[in-house]
Amino acid sequence: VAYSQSTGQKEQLSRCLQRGIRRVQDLCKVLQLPAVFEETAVSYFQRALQLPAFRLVSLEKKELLGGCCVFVTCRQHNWPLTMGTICSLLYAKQDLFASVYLSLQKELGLSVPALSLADLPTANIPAVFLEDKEKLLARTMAIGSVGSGSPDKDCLDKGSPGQGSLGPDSLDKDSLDKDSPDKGSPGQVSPGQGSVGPSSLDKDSPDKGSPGQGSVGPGSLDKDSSGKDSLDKDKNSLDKDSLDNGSPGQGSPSSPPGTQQQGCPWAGKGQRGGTLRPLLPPCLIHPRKRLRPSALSAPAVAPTGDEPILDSEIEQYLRSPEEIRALSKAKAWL
Amino acid sequence: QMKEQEGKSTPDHEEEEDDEEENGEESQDGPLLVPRVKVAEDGSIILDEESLTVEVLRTKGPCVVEENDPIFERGSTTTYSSFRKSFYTKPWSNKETDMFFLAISMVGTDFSLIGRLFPHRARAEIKNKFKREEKANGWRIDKAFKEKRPFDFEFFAQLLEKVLADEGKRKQKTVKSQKPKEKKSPRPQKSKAKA
Amino acid sequence: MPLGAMTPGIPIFSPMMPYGTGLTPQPVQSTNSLSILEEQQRQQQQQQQAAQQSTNIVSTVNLGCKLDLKTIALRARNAEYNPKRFAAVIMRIREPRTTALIFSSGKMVCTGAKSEEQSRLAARKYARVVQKLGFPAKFLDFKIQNMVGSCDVKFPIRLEGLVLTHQQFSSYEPELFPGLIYRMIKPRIVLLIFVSGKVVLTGAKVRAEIYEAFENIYPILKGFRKTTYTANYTAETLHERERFTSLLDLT
DNA sequence: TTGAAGGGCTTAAAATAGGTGTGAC
DNA sequence: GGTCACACCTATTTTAAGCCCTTCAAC
Repeated sequence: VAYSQSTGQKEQLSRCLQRGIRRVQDLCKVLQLPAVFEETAVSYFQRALQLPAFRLVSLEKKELLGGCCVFVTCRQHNWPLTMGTICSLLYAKQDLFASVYLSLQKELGLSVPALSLADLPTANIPAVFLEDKEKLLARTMAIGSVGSGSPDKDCLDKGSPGQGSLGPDSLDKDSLDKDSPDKGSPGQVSPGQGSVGPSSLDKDSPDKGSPGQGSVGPGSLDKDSSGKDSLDKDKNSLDKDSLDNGSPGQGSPSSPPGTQQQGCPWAGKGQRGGTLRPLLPPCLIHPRKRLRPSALSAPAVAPTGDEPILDSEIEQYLRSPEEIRALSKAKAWL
Repeated sequence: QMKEQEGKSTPDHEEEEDDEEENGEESQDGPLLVPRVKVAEDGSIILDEESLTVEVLRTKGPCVVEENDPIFERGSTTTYSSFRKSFYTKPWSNKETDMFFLAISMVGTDFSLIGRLFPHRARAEIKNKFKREEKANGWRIDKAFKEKRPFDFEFFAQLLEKVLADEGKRKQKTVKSQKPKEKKSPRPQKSKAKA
Repeated sequence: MPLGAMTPGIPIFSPMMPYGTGLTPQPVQSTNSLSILEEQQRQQQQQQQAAQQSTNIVSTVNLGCKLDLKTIALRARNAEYNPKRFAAVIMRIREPRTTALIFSSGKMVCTGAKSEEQSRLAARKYARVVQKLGFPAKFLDFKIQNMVGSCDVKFPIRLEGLVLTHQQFSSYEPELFPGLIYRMIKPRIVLLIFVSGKVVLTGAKVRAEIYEAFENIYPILKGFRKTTYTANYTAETLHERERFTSLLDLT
């Protein structure tokens, strides 16, 4: 698996097509899909390759395209194949697969029904599916989390627990353990699994095991831990000044300078020392939340686009020669 | 196969890095989490999609995928999101935020440069911080930008180090005893902030 | 089923925006029956309430001269340049709050403005900055390349229903994105429609396209208004099925 | 063991453009 | 094996709402 990028457009179309079709067929075999699926998927693939939008993409995407065709076919037959499964089989990145899938829909103008058993009329659904639907709905209702929305909404809107929860692993875990009586009996059929599994699938998708995911954290400050002790004292005092006076008080949430902390440079220190608080001016004790509403959002007058531009305004963005010199030196240091 | 993939928790950090190549599977095992994507044996479903009618007739064949299907076993821990690229960004404390504004007043809006002032922060984090502050406290951004300060790397580094160190201390202290508050622990700088 | 097929009168529009040009007058003759006037007024109010906001504008302009990005980055404190990451200088100004990408070719992209005028003014300011930095910058071929707008129709929407009846234009994949992606053909605008009733419109070259697209979509969205909660499930669904039986052929 | 909080990613659009990887020949 | 041509990455904005991850405080 895994070509890489490059259009491969030069390659004989027939060859590309053949190879792709073969992949589609293989994929169908691996998934043990009904023969009809294979035909449909292959035809989709052929149609897609006709389009310049796909003929010109990288081989990597062409490969996923095959998977998308199979995936689309399954969906249209309400076959419980999940993106997670397909991605695993193709070793595809979720994002890439998704983009190819969305563009396939866009280009072929396909209509791909949501993978939802609950939305199907009962008439044509096999008994097993029906049972599951009941369970599904019951479960959904029971879980109830839904703040707003009909059951219908739950199944469809959140029906497909996205971003990661569809992983193959999560399927059995939740569906079986939690709700299915058939837990543990391999022979039993649980149609619902691959499909929607409303919110319940969300929680514990075992992503933890995925390689390279999290960890490490920013805890790698190791590098420059230089000594500079001597300067310490001085720096400390400087530090106080610059932080307490220079910035609007200890990361105070939000409040424009205009309204408060105007002429009270001691604000920061005062607030810190709890006992001093009573001595602070009212504007600090009861800072107004609302503040000059207009000041923030541009001039009230709509610009015409032709206003004269003052040099002074532009100059605030320029560095003086000294600053330039200092910066150059500093950059050289870094 | 299976490309590699960075295991960093922070956005790419400028240079420095040459990502090890490894991790790959690390699974291979887990017999328990076999993704059996079972499906109904049979039944026919007919969907009429705008002239695109498909009919499926499944006879009771074997399950689509047996639980021992090697294909699935292979990627048992690989999920739809295994490859998502998301990085965890440590929240900015008030002090660190103050440092952020100080940095802006010193260098302007060059996030790459600011990023270098914050050893533990990548450019992307700086940019996101900037955008976030712009929305929440736009005036502070303006104020910082207007109040130019001479660019003194040494000074900034010292200050930041101290700020981060204090934070780390405070955290530990809080965990151990409850009395805390603002306290400079006896030992000035040196420790690397957050363990 | 053309876009406006089931839409009653889609009169007005009223950008509630300062720069709004009351475009698309559109005569308001429409369906049939009684209190047409009343109904229309009501609709107008509703649509007006769903005030649009232009949220972002992207424009380009050619400064007409080659630029030394390194110099610009060094001399302007509102610039950033990392040739390793991106081949342009990223410059920001505070008023109008925008960001520009300045390429060595002299081409510039200005983003973030809320109106066409703001975008132009901002672009002129960037040009001035570049001039002050010593380059013979001009201001050629200014053009709005993309406009984004957003609004709120104030009622929840049944995206599942919408995607079924407008398949040819929609893509709704809750697994990938919570919004329904609607590609309107005329005007050629892409809309992101959310269950909440919030809508994002993008891809416009001129403001009128955003308005037109909204006028087109509004009646459609009303048709998929999600009536509050439960009991409606059955009724609504059945109703929906009846209406679109031909498409589903499942009943 | 939870949930909340804080941050980030995903989707659409559009212009800009150098560097890189890679199939094809 | 070298050249050619080209997809695609990088970057910027902005809105929508859902999901994901980490961390830490209440139970």
